[in-house]
Amino acid sequence: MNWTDERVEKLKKLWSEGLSASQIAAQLGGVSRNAVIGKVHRLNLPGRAKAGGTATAARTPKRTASAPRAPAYTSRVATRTVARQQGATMLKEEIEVDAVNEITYRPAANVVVPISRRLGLTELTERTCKWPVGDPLKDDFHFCGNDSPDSSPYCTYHQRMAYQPVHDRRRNNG
DNA sequence: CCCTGATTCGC
DNA sequence: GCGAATCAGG
Repeated sequence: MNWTDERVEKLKKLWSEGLSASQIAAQLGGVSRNAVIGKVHRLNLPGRAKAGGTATAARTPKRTASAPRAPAYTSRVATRTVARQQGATMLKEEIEVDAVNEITYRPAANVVVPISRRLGLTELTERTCKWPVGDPLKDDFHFCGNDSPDSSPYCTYHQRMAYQPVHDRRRNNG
């Protein structure tokens, strides 16, 4: 896949929105996360200051094949302790809050739904539960997102539901 | 082991 | 310019 103007534009947009390279790669399709990161650098887009993933300042390359190279970044110096978290970390915070609310405000729920990570489409990976929750036509639709063992499509909880006859799960959906 | 981004260098 | 391999870290 080549970098058309369209794809580059989308890359810029998603990157600025704080999506991770792998998420962007997934959304663009046909490229690896490395490709995305490489492109980001080539475009001179701002890296991730220090939040979320890592980006622990300029790492000292051990790999010196030819010439010792000048530091690629002059800036990146502004080490400001931003409170704003990104990516997985930010998501985690939301999850915990939601989980608490769920348990606290729904004590009467018949069969308690396991804690859901409330993941959106872009957050699903090969090992997250892909059990859909809610009405796909409404905007609160999401996926369970819990860890699923052995790269199976559902977590252990939803795995059971998936193979039960519809009339057995009754309306305990989700 | 899962993930994150950063860098190098052969292509 | 591209991106796999590799590195460094959470």
